Amino acid sequence: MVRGESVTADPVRGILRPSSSYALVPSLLCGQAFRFRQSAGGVAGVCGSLALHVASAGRSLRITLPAGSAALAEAGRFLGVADNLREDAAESCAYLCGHYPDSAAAVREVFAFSEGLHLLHQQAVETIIGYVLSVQSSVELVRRRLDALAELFPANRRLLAGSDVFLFPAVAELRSLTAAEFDRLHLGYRTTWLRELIAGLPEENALEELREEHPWERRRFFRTFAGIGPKVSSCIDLFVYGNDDAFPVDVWVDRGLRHVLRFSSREVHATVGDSSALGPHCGLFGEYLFRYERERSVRLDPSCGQPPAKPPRSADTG
DNA sequence: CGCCAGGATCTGA
DNA sequence: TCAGATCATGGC
Repeated sequence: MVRGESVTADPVRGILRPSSSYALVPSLLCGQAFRFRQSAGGVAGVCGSLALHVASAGRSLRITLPAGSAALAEAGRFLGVADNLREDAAESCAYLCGHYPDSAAAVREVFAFSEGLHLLHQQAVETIIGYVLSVQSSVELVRRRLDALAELFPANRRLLAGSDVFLFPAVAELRSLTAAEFDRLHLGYRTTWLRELIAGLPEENALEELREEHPWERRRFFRTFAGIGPKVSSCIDLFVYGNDDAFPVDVWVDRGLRHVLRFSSREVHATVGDSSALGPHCGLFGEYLFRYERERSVRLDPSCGQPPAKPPRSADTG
């Protein structure tokens, strides 16, 4: 919509007031939104057609959008400022402590570690593609892949907080990519997944309509794409459609379930595809567990310690 | 060179 | 149904 001459226009600025305390930096740096990073006293990045810079201002959030951007409300929805995080987290924590009393102390530590960490409401196309490209890849690598994909469309360049960012292309734009461009992305076996996904993905408005479906219907739909298995479909349901009962199990959450809830391999496996044993809002717990386990590994392993052991059976809260 | 990264899929029993 | 092998690529 922005045609060329907006370069001289001013960025859009505003203040958002979250309904409960908002832990800004961790929420955006823990890998929820791949293309966000720390920047100039806050956090900046792109998710889909939304580019924004966020900084804490007391109990409020100071928002900056590129010139010509849509209303501030879109940023508020993305950040989940209206979610009642405190109640949801308390409910999840209480459930888990009640059902796993031997792990209650460890569970409380996980929640305390990420207090104020909201779940983002991410835009569909970039998030779906991001998680398909995340298979057997690091978060940093996924971010670079999404950047490379976005930069194939120079018209989507915007100026944000003094640097260039690229909005993520729409489905219609993605369908114009050539085979040579796909090859140049060096995605390995994920190239086929991406090509077929772009070819078969509904347009943005149809993806929005899936919001009205039951979670299992969405799951059944996305699982029809090659490359979308139980973990990726759970991520889509959690991060795009805001179903905080979805519980993606990756290598970090796998370790976390063993450490914190003392799950066996059998119990971890049973959790994939059926998170009912973890109670309401367990997706929030899952995200906290992901972050907790990942940070814990970094603290334990400054190069002299052992890497996260394959059979992680001993858990010390130290 | 070997192992890991927000797994998914195929295969053989 | 289900553990095990295989799948490309980049980082360290």
